[in-house]
Amino acid sequence: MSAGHTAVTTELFSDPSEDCGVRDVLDRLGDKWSVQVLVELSRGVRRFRELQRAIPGDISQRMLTLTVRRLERDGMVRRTVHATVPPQVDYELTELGRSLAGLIRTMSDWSAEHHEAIVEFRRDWDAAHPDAEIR
Amino acid sequence: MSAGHTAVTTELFSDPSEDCGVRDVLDRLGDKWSVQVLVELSRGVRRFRELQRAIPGDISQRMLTLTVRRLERDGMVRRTVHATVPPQVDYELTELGRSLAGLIRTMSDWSAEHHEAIVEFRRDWDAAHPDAEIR
DNA sequence: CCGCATCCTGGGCGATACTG
DNA sequence: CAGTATCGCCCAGGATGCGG
Repeated sequence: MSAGHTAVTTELFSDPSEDCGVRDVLDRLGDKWSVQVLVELSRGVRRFRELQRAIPGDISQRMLTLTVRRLERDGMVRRTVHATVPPQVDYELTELGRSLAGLIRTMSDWSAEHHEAIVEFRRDWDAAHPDAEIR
Repeated sequence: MSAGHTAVTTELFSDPSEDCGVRDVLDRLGDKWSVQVLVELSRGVRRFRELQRAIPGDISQRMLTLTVRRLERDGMVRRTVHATVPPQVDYELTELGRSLAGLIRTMSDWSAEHHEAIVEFRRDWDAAHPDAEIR
């Protein structure tokens, strides 16, 4: 993010069949919990239950496990198991994960700036299309 | 909070219960076709069939309609119906849509820069976890 | 405390057929 | 051409219960 050498892609996607891997990133970021987990971990190291309690919206154990496992597989999160009783597992962002958190921050800023406009557009559209199943 | 950790993070989301509307954006960008539609429209005005043919992956009429309708509702796309026979409908990005395309560009650049690392992490993880159903 | 196994439901998505 | 209508599949994700 900080390095200033990125002049590879002139067009958005030079090859239509090649999406540079944005899909991989969006498939992760697009799911229900990954962003919240990344945001919470950007605040510091967290244990499993800490994560679960900190995340708004009542994430189930199953989904937290899946989410954090996939993030680990993608190299965004490091998982550390302490051989204690009872067991303790710490989660923290990797360098790559912090970089992704930076991207999320960028997206968050964009959203904050345009969210109101979006909501307004939606309201107008819904008013102009009384019965639509678009949701 | 953990001490000794670099405080680069300026609080991603000040209020945990407030996600600034990133969810709205990610719910759209996270679906299967929106990004590709936005990218194609960032190249210029397109008609319905043009869009369908230009997008790789064989998008169905139904999904193209749904995708483009939702983008219109969110104020990203302007839809213009010409009263001709046969009917002709043009789609183009709004100012807001172009702004979003810019964000997608940012995400695309990030992905291009880190995709290889991600793929490598996945390969290593999969190797270290021979039998896992995480995918 | 930290998970995994299992069952179940809702909605995203595709295929197909029909209309103006 | 540019949609609408219907059906059916698949899978993300919730609930629950067990195990180390």
